[in-house]
Amino acid sequence: MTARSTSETARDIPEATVARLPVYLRALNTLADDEIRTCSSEDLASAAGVNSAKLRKDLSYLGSYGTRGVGYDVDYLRYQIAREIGVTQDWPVVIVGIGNLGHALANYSGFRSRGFHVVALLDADERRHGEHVAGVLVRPFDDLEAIVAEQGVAIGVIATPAAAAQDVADRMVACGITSVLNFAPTVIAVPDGVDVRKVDLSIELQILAYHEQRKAQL
Amino acid sequence: MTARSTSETARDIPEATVARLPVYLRALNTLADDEIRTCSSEDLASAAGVNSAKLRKDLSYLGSYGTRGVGYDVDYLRYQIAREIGVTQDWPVVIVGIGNLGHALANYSGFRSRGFHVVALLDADERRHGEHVAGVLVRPFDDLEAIVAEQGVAIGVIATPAAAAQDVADRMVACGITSVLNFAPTVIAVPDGVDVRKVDLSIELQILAYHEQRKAQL
DNA sequence: AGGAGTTTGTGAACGTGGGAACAAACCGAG
DNA sequence: CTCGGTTTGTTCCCACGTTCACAAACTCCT
Ligand SMILES: NC(=O)c1ccc[n+]([C@@H]2O[C@H](COP(=O)([O-])OP(=O)(O)OC[C@H]3O[C@@H](n4cnc5c(N)ncnc54)[C@H](O)[C@@H]3O)[C@@H](O)[C@H]2O)c1
Ligand SMILES: NC(=O)c1ccc[n+]([C@@H]2O[C@H](COP(=O)([O-])OP(=O)(O)OC[C@H]3O[C@@H](n4cnc5c(N)ncnc54)[C@H](O)[C@@H]3O)[C@@H](O)[C@H]2O)c1
Repeated sequence: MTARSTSETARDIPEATVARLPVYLRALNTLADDEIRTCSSEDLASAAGVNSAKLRKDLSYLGSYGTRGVGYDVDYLRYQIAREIGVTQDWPVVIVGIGNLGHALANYSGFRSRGFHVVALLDADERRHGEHVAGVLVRPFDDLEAIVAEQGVAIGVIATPAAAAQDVADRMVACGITSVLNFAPTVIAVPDGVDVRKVDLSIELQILAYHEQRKAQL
Repeated sequence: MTARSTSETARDIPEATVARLPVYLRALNTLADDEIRTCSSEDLASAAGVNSAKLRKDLSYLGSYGTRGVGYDVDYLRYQIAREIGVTQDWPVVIVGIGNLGHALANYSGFRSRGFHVVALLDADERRHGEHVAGVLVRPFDDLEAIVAEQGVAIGVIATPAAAAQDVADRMVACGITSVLNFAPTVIAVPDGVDVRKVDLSIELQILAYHEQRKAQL
């Protein structure tokens, strides 16, 4: 968050920009599938659903990868964004809590195609052990430490009930995981240096409900 | 977005605050379960994982519901937030695309307990029709218009593949849905007056990957 | 009743993000 | 080579969001 060490090429990309880079990458992939080689900031911005000035400013944090009067080379820009995000490599991920949601996540093919692969599915309920989901074995939660150590896992996904989420997060952090994606509807506390992102269906619906109510009041 | 009509009590709550109100509500529910009657902004803020000054400012947009020197009455504040968000009433919701994710969503009990209930599950694949998920029948996508009209549905959830998402959204909007929650990894375009929120697992993971990569560079 | 202690509600300072607008840079035609 | 047309990269400014800090308001004890 603060002082950059000796500042090699270490650019500091705003958080809001980081959150949009994956959207640009996806839009570029779609363009590439349609065999489009070059695009203007206007083209890409409308494909990504943002303002073109914002798009250009976002890209300018990565470097100067466009050509004035021409636009951006789709493949080249695609690679640059992928490299900046860090998805030119493949990240191993563990999923904990293989219930309704955990099954859906394990079956999700979009994982692998976007730079991630599931190395383990863990659950505390022994009745679930031994099952295979999308070709991956469901194993005891207590195998966590061994798997993380062996496979060098840095990213963990929590899909357990809310009551278990903090305990699961603590165990993850203790064995070296430094990024957590939490689907349980609860706030989890982690030490500095660990990133947590949450996905909360109910919150999204409640935000929609708020605006819906406002619309109805007119 | 602009001029408030005649401004009765029409407060204008900042978007960032709206997004946090559901988190406060959840924290208050947890406190109420523990039979805590009163809490300070500090207590509630730490339960919600935010700064206490931010919490107080957020709550001040709703009105002045605390007592100086004392704090907030848990039940009273809970009701006020629920009313402001609009979850004192029950919102009917349709889910389109009953595959892996759609099944998980349909089975999700957190829906009903938070002010929403699933009135219909729709899928274009006729092999899925007739199945019951969590007690609700899976019906043809073409039933959308009839269901929305009959039940007065305002909120739709899209859990189809990306390729179908825009078409589904168009159909939803055409028959009167004005709030959409989109799980498909694609940008969907809607007319003014319709709200869209997206939930995108891959984007969340890519944001984590970015920060993970930065950590590794030190 | 008064004073000490507590906690809210908010004004003001600060930081981050968004968008218009434009100079700089490039292409292609003549 | 020059000129007109195009599109990027960036500057400047405004709006929004966050945090500090403190007066106002309340409770409780003496
Ligand atoms: N199903 C959905 O669509 C949905 C949507 C939004 C949020 N969520 C949230 O996601 C989480 C999972 O939802 P679900 O519907 O899959 O629930 P579920 O009950 O079907 O699955 C939870 C799984 O976690 C396992 N588990 C429990 N405690 C554990 C522990 N300490 N360690 C390891 N595993 C443990 C259980 O054995 C079970 O298999 C919940 O917090 C839920 O609120 C679910
Ligand atoms: N599974 C996950 O955990 C996960 C995670 C993140 C995002 N997603 C996204 O959510 C969406 C659904 O994922 P999934 O794994 O459930 O896929 P899925 O293929 O299992 O299910 C998709 C369902 O949508 C139906 N469908 C297709 N076209 C339709 C149309 N025009 N109208 C109505 N229904 C239609 C299909 O018949 C199928 O039942 C995808 O866009 C996926 O990228 C899934």
